[in-house]
Formats: sequence, C-alpha cells, structure tokens
Amino acid sequence: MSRTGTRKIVRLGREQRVADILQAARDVFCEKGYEATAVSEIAARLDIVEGTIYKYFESKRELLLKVLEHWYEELFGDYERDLAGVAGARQRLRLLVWRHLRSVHEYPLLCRLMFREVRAEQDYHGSTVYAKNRRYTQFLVGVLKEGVEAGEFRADVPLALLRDMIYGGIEHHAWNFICGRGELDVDGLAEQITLIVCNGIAVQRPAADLGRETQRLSQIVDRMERKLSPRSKSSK
Amino acid sequence: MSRTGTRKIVRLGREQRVADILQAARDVFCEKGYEATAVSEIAARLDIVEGTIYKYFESKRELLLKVLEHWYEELFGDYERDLAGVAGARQRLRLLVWRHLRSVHEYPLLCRLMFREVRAEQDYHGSTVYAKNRRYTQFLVGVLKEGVEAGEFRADVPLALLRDMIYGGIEHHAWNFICGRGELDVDGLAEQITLIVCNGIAVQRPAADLGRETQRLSQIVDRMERKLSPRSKSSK
DNA sequence: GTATATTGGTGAGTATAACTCACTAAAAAT
DNA sequence: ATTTTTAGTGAGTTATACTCACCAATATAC
Repeated sequence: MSRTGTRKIVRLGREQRVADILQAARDVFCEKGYEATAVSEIAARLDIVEGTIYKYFESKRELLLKVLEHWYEELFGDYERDLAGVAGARQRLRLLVWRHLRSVHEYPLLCRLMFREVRAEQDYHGSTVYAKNRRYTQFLVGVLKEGVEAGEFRADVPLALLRDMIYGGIEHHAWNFICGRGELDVDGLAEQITLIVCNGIAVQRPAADLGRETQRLSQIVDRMERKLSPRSKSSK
Repeated sequence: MSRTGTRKIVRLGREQRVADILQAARDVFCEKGYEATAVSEIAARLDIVEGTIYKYFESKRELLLKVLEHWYEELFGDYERDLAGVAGARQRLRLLVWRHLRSVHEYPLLCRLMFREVRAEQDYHGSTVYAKNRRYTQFLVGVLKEGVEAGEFRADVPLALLRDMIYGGIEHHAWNFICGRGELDVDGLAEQITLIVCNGIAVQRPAADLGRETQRLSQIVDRMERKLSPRSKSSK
C-alpha cells in the first residue's frame, strides 16, 4: 500500500526490472486472463507506474508473448532425458502424451493463455513462441517417425494429422479442466489416447474374416470326420 | 456515402432491423475479427447510429453470440437426412467427418469466430450456442454409439475422448486454412481421419499371426480333402 | 382530422484502458 | 564537479464500448 503519499522510487537494473515485470505479468494474466488484465495493475503490483512497463515492452501483447516464451523454456528441460529412458515407439508415444497432459494439469492457467490468447492470433505465426511450440511438438512427430521406420506403425499415415489429432484432442478434452471445471485424469487419458491412436476402434475385421474361414474349415473337418468314422455323431 | 449532409432516416420494423443488424454484424465480424470490429462500423454499414444497435442487443458480445447462433441453425438443416442415406458405422462416421470438414471449408471465417472468440470465453458454457454445438457434436457420438452396439466398434472406448480427438484434431489441422494460409483437402482428410480412428496406426500383429495359422490349417485341410475325394480338384 | 401513445432512431455524452511523450532525477562516466 | 546516460514519472491522447435524455415517424383513439 505504498501508493499513498510520497513513495520511495526504487531504481533497478534493466535485467532485474524486466524479470520482475515478466513475473508480475504472468501472475496477473493467469489470475484475470489477458483481456481483463490492466497494464496499470501489473505496474501497481511492482509499485511502479504504467509508463515504466512500456519502457521495456512495446505493447501489452508483446508482454504476453514474452511471458509464454519464458514458460516454454521451462518446459523443455528434461524432454530428451525422459525419452532416452523409454524404448519402443508405442511406449515413447505414451510418454509424450502423458507428459503433455501433465503440463496441462500443472499449468492450466498458462495453457489457457497459450491456447486462447496467443495461438489464435495473427501475430502468432512467425513469432518466437510459435517456433518454440513447433520444437515442442516435433518431439511427438519424431517418435511417430521412429515408429514407422521400426515397422511398428503403418507407413501410410500422415504424421502431421496424427499430431493434430493428439494435441487437438487433448486440448479439447482438457478445456473444461483448464477453465476450472472438473478434473483431468492424466494417467487414464494417456493410456486411452495411446490405445486409440495405435489400435483404432474397429473390431478387427480381418480377424473376423479369419473367423469365418476357420468356421468353414471346421465344417469341412466335421464332414470329413463323419465320412471317416460314420459311427460317431460329432457336431459342434 | 449517405453519411454526409442531411440523411434520410429510415424506420424499419423490429424484426427487419434485427435481421439487418445480424447480417451486417456477421459481415464485419468475419472481415475484421471480433476485437477489431467497432460497433460503430456495423452501424455505419446500415446507415444508422451506434446507439440503435444497443436498442436491440445488450452488448457487442451478445451480438456475436446471436450471429453464431443463426449460423448453427443454418448448418443443422440436412444432417439427419444425409445420415439416413448411409449404412454402416464406419461410413456414417466418415460422412460426419466429411460434412464437418466441408463446413470448415465453406465458412472458415465463421469457424474462426466460433473457435477463437466464442468457445473460449467464460460465458460460452451454458449459452444457447453451447447447447446448439452440443446438439451438433451429438450426431457424431450417436454414430459411434451405434457402431459399438452393432459390434463394429470396440465397446471399451471412451466416446467423449474420441469425439474430442476428431473435432479437436480437425480444428488444429484446419487452423492454417482458417487463417487464410494454404488449402484444406476435405475428401482426403475425411478418409484419413476415418482410417486412423477405425484402424489405428499399429501394424496388425495378432491378425498376421492368425493369418499364418489359418493358412496352415487351410493347407492341411485341402490336402486331406484331396486324399478323400481324389477325383475333385477343389481348392482355394 | 386532430390528439395521443408507442416505438424506432438519434447524437451527445461517460468511462475505461492502451499507449505516448516531455520531462525529472539517480547513477555512471568523464 | 560536470556531463552523459538511463530508470522512472505522470499528465496527456485516442479509441471504443456503452448510456441516456430526447426527437420524430407511425399507429391508435377519439
């Protein structure tokens, strides 16, 4: 409450001030959402004036993008390390799905900003956040590609579409949780998504056809058996 | 250009005026996006004043929601009719995916409004557009359910997740097109999505094994049959 | 045909928030 | 001690969603 009366003006170095603004902005953006955030409130939390923020950031929007950039940097840390410990395309796929879900579970508010405010705007395409996000999703495409090369996955699947179905599906499914309604079953979902993606939902038709063939064979065998041993009345 | 000098004031009935405003709003929202649209511009196109719009709509946002509501009404028309002509869960699924993609292809700007401005906001949940959207996606869930009951689809798949992967996937994949970059291959995508959803991406190991075993059985039976009835040359 | 009620439409406001800029003062360089 | 650099200020400007007291065209009552 140092806004009353004469305030002590604190002068910080550029780096420190920028870091402080980013942190305060992240807090307020998460609490109120982008639109509902007033730049003046970010300033108030740091006990500075609105104009100071515009000394370091061109616009409210640039500030948002920088906040998200910093967050992405945090996320990348141990992706490669985690992946290195898991073998088999299917298991590696599940790990990535699981990690993504876990990030959503841990940072729903930042995800909301990313999905809602950043990714949907014109200026996203070509931004630094865009580049970082591509790098992030490339992990998944890489794993899928490995799977194809190893013969675990079909080669005729368009990987970009698959990527979109996974990330888009998670986003859609998690939206309620992100908006503060309901829970998010990270483990269960990771399992189910992996299952759907790998095995599909169709009852195995070829197997069913094989079933018919087996039936045909059984009937023939039965007929043959009856001919060979007319005394027995064996039937199914 | 009737904004200069003395204007002829045109008085319309409530219904007509509301319809006109909705149409003009739809145009401007599509052209400029929601944020960038000034209510005064919508008014200008109808040669009326801003306040008139607020006589019929409480806020800019309500206007947006009403615009989208009307659009949804247009879309519903022949969904049931189209579906009635197609049999088999898989084909019906593909039809719905295809129809959805076609809507995106035809109305990218309205989709953009729906995805970006409407669905992501707090007030969406519980709105009329929300209800209409649920009704829309229920077609898909219904088809999936039919497929499960008919034994075409596995029964252990969470349908809501599947629905989200399909709609979320399409949305993600179409986003570039929606933003005016690149094309959208409606037919190809419908085919591929149906394929992934139904068959997954894993190479069918179990089926292959059964196939080999059945083949072995077939050969034995054929050999035995030839021994029993040496005159006939029946074989597959 | 005139008076009255109803309602479509106006335009001058208000409020808020992003962004600007001329300026001040603290620190650093000379 | 003087000059230069730069962190920070606060009073603007602008844009736009939204309000409201009032006006006027049409329908209704007499």
